[in-house]
Amino acid sequence: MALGVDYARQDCSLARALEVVGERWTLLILRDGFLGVRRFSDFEAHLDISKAVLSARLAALVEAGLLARSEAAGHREYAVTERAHDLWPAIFALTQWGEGLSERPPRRLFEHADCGGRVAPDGRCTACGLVPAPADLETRPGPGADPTVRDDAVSRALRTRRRLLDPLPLR
Amino acid sequence: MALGVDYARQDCSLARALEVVGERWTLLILRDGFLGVRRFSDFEAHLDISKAVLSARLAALVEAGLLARSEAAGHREYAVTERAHDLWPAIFALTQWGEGLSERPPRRLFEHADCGGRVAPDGRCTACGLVPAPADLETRPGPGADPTVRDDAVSRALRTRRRLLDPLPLR
DNA sequence: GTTTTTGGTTCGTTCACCAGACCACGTGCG
DNA sequence: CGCACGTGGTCTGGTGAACGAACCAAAAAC
Repeated sequence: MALGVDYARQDCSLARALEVVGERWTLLILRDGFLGVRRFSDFEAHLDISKAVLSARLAALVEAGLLARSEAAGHREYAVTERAHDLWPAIFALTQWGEGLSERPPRRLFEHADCGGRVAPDGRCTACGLVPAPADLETRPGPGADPTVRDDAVSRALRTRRRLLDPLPLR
Repeated sequence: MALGVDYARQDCSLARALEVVGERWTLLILRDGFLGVRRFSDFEAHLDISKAVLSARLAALVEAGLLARSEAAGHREYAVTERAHDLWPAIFALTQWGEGLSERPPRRLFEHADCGGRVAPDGRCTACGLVPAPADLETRPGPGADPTVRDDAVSRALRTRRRLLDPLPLR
């Protein structure tokens, strides 16, 4: 969070974590990365984020080792790294808490690919009891999703069932 | 996060969550609440946060139903609500991820009060396998804690073993 | 060889955060 | 009673970050 002034003086791991992922947009960018977004223009279209800020955040996340940049044919790609996988439980927990904020049914469901069980808010598969890694999860829109609010290519691609971390089939 | 412009246009629970707890300082204030901090001046001393921002954050958290304000003898108190308890897994997950950012051993340990087992990064008690609620946790400084960085009353009180949510014995 | 796509940078404005000054209210104390 | 002090703020001016819009360079497409 801009590590403004005082976070550094906290002897606290939460403050350390927030120095890395606490800035505006950072967690949303990483979540999109888990959902399979890879390209600058796709992050931009899906998040409605200013290019300048997106550029800065991507650079910071690469610097922090949470995204890996690669040059593909004609463009760059940013993929979440192995190291970022450890952050998934925190992102998932926060997302599930966000689901609870409204009365609506869940906007997005996560299921354990191996056994098909739904993943509970604590990250555990309700069918087999395990806590699946992000690569073992599939996601699809839940009954509370509202397909009318957004109509970018990423949002459309996410209306089908997708395996986490798999690049989205865009263009 | 100031719900600046575009978070509202996201059909996404993570964005909803960040609208409530994504602003700078908010999660640190809530964590302090779980640790037993209750009074304006104690939050202020422990976090080195500007009074204006602390005032705004406390009001927003009361508004969101995550803190409850009460008038005690000669002062006000802010206690984390039942509703905020649901946020503990997310705070804990982020904290544990922050621990992993450095090579040092953990700065703070969490133990299951009922059975004495250590709580793993996924929130589960390593002894009994349950996921204890915050009220069933005890915390104490870990081997990686650095008692020299801060010397306010809250930091001193947190050097002993404490039950979460219990008000800190200050003054 | 011109246009389009991609991934940016630059610019001026707006807005949040900052430290520090100030303040209203209640309590304690001489 | 009168005044300092503790508590929990608000107000102000300055600074830095985020914003939208415009511009741009390299590479690919046509």
